[in-house]
Amino acid sequence: MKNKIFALIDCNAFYVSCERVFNPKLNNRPVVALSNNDGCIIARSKEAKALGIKMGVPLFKVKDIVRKEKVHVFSSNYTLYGDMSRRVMNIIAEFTNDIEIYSIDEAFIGLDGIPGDIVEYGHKIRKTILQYTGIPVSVGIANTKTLAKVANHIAKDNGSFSGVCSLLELKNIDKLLPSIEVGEVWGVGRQLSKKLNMHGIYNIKQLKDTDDFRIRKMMSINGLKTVTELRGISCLPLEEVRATRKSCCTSRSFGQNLKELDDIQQAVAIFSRRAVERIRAENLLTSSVSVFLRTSPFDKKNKYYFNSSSIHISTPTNDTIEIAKIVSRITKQIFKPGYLYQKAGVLLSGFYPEGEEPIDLFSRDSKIREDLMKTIDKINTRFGGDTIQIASEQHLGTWAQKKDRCSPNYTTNINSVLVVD
DNA sequence: TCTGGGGTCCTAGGACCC
DNA sequence: TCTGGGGTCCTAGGACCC
Repeated sequence: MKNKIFALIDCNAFYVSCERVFNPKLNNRPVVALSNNDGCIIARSKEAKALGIKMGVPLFKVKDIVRKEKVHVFSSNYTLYGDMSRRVMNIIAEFTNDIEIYSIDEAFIGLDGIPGDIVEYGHKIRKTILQYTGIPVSVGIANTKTLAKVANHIAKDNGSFSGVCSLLELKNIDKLLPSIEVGEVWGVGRQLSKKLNMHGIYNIKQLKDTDDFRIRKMMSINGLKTVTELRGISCLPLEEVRATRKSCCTSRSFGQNLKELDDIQQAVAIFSRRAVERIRAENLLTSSVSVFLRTSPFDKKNKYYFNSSSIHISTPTNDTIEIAKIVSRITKQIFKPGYLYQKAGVLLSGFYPEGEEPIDLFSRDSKIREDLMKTIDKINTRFGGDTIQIASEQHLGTWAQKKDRCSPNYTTNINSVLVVD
């Protein structure tokens, strides 16, 4: 059988690149983007990496470097990043129908049957995306998705590849692999790295050459797939159609810790509405609702508390009001007074596609409520996500998240469009 | 003072059944 | 005093990804 060819197209420091497109002064400067609530650093420019700022580090731990080196800091602007992502993916989709959008800034594509020089083709994709969107990407090409990831890592790390690296010729691979740590492999995280290191396996070449039995024992079944892919045998196909989701969670940490049940009830009311709106957009009904609350796991002075509970619904639903009531009931049940709550969340699961749910003998006709939900969704789509709310949300803002350094929505709000002098 | 959010999958262990 | 074996299903926890 002919070998398959995969490419992984991955945007470089995606959130930072999005900010730079609309603010070229940021080019060649250290720039970082923050997680929700301005907590951790989740995207770094090359210059910020060079300053030793690590991925995922809390902002306050690097505040001295940030100040001294004049690092530009951005709150995350998902409206902007989501829209830029859509543009990048649309361009990739013009090159091929064999596309798996893997995350907001990455896509795998199949390159079988592409005529001519495949590396050349990679450069063409890269150039087109840069020209049309301003976003720089790296392209990794190989016979398996896991190797395409490795190739992408090499392309990013090593300037001599000009952003495109192909591992299609096997003799190439073994020269490059000893210099890359096992932790860089897709599917090998912190714990597995530690375990592999303990067994004397430090780089990708060593991992690839370890026998199946040992791999299976140390890394379980998926680890064996990963290693087989490193050997050039494809186990993970391109997943062009997104599988229907199995759960939907909306959770946030609060801008300030909350003590009162009332404040938490408002927050979870919003979370439940947003979660239900998301599954409604996918024509799903939920049969299981859970809520969790917790204090800060980093707070050493106060006692830690975590609790969660779920309720099974015999008639699956996507009715905001019905679910908000259930969420409120669970919240009351798991809330304990006297704690400083830092985060809460609502998780929906046990989905049925609309029309395929089991019918409850005693359920009442809910056509009116269905129409109400459709109308609310229409209004919220047109006038903004939170236009129609449920009364329990109240929006008193006691838990509003921090978002002090957010850029404008350049591409989605007419008032924020750049003006050229 | 300040530490993200949203997913998936696997495994181990307990409950339960015959 | 002696106390099976094999199966399924569910859940919690841990690992991974971006």
